[in-house]
Amino acid sequence: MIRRQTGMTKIKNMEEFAALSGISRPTVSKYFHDPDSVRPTTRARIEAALERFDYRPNIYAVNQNRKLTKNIGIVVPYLADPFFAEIARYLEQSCIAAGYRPSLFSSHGEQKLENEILDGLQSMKPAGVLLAPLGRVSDRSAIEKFCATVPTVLFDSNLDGLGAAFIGSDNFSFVSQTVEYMTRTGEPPSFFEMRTPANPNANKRRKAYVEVMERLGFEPHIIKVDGKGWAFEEIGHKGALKVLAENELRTNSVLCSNDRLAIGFLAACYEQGIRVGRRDDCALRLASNDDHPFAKFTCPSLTTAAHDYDNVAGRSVETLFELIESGGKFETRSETLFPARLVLRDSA
Amino acid sequence: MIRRQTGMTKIKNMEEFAALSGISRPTVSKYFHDPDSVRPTTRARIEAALERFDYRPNIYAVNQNRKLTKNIGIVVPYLADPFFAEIARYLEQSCIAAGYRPSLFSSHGEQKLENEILDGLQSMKPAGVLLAPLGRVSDRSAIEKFCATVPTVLFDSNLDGLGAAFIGSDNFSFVSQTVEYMTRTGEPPSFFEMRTPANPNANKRRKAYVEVMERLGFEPHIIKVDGKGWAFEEIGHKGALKVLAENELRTNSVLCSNDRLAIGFLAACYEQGIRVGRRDDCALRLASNDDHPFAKFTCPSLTTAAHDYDNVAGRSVETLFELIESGGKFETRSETLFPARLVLRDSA
DNA sequence: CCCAAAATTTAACGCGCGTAAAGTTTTCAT
DNA sequence: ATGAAAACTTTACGCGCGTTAAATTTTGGG
Repeated sequence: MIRRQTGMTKIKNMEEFAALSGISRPTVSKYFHDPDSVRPTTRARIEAALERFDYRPNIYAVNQNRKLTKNIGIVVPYLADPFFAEIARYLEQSCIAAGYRPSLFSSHGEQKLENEILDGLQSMKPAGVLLAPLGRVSDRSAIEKFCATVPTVLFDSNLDGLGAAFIGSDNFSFVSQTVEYMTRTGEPPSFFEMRTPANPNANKRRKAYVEVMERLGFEPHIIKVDGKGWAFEEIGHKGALKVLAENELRTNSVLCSNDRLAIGFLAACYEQGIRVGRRDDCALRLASNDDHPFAKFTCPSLTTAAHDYDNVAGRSVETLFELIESGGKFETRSETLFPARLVLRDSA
Repeated sequence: MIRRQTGMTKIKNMEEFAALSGISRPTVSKYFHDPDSVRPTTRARIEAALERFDYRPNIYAVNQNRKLTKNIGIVVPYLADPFFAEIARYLEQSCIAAGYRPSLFSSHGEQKLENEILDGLQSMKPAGVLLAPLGRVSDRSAIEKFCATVPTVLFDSNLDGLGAAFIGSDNFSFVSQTVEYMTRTGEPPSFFEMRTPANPNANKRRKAYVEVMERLGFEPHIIKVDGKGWAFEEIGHKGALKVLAENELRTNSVLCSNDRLAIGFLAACYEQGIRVGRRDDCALRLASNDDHPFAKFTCPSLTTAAHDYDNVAGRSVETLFELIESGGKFETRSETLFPARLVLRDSA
């Protein structure tokens, strides 16, 4: 329990606090910038005063002069997707641990909002930004301009050449593991995806699917369903109902581009009385990609390829910190991809 | 498409921009404060200059002097819960539409984090804060202190007497509708909940359940499952497995305290081969509360009582704006509750 | 065309803090 | 004890903008 002089002397500024602590203002200023930059005895006196009085530097006055603030922007495309919420959580905490002030933003799937967020971010003079762009929907030139001004690390979705670095998951690793597993233990899967996916990862997954299937000597079979926006479950659900009604499947095996589509697919199967799983009494096997936080609780639980959350998030912040320390520029843009981990559950 | 003088004259401050636009700085300052406060002709000249040059006031310098900023803090207990992500989205957009700058924070279920967020929020001098507190886990005195300094409207979870107002859902309305529906169309439900719920709404729901059951002439039957934290699906899943194994149910009917527990419960039923629904071939009926964004895609889809999202969120921001305009204080603290809407799906 | 009201300009101060320069005190190895 | 390095104090300026007061210009109704 920390004792604080309550009510008494309301400290207005650093001048006052310095006087009360018996240290000159420039030294106090130095202390707040880096507590280790002052002599241990003076540090102790300042911290003693800090316990007696409730003072903290005015962040606006502090940031006014500093060319670069301690702010870090975190932008995700769709926060209502628990996947991004989880990643954002990790990123936030890493930033705080490193002494930065993270600000979280969600583009909510809209280009206009993404642009506005980047716009607002610029006037925050952030030390750096962690950006998971919308992807296909993104305004490439707007992001390019932004990256020219603000040190930016892209994650999750790559936009060729934009940002100082990209950290994400190796989509080929996702799909190759799921396809290989499914073909090894049963029939080769069809690939189930949105016709015009918002996310560039989707395209890479489709290509990987085709490549792996051909390498294994199977004919790829891609099912594209209509729908736009970020209501993937709804799209997957409707699309699956259509696929099931029109009997579009060539085998008893389906690989969804991502877990949220799969959740919709599973709901459709359940409604239609189609039992999904790898057991003998099941009519269909369904696997997917991402390891969505809810994938464990679908019916049946979802066999999927998991992102290496920790490494993607961890490396993203590490890279941003390096970028900041390098003065905001890297000599070459690097792309780091982490492989997936196959998570076997009941659906396939 | 807006033309902008690219690269050319980098405007450093309002002084420079004022000179370039041919208007004096105080007038320009006035314009940025309220575009309607200047003569239409001068407004036009400023806006013409704004299109030619890329200038925006330094937010730190702006906020330094103003006692109150245009910032609004939005704090939710757990952003990885899509329910809060959706509400936060609505709140954010309402704030932006009203000319404020929202900042979103998640306590991630931890008291320490909630306190740190409030701490950081204070130094942001926000015009107001929309706070959905952790509930039982919250540090009441910390929040009390915070509310004394910053105009705060509580939503979702009430803490008696704290904040200038509370806006939430009427838990009695939720439970009475689900219980009445279930008893009317089948056997009276047991109530399934966590032993020590984090959220105060849970307690109100339990009480409402008891009251409604007794009024209808049935004996209440409450099942409490172990587990703490915010991994509700996991807790519901484990708890349900135990309940099913030990045959703790007295009827074929269960009401879950909230949808995330129900999602776990449904997963357990599926694993155990217990068919859930209102059809004759089903062994169990399950209903719940909240209308979680995924409730439509569970297997079977979840019958649940829906929050009046729009009204709760809408009234929350309205109330906050009123509070801000009233100078940060209301004469009396109001509590506004919106009733639920019963959503009939397949699970009950 | 005239005049009062309204809007704008000019000039200047303040906000809270970063930071630099010059002078003073403390520290610590010799 | 001594001297230089390190840390601190004093003084002062600058950051970009809010804001005020007095002087000036513009506006619009009669």
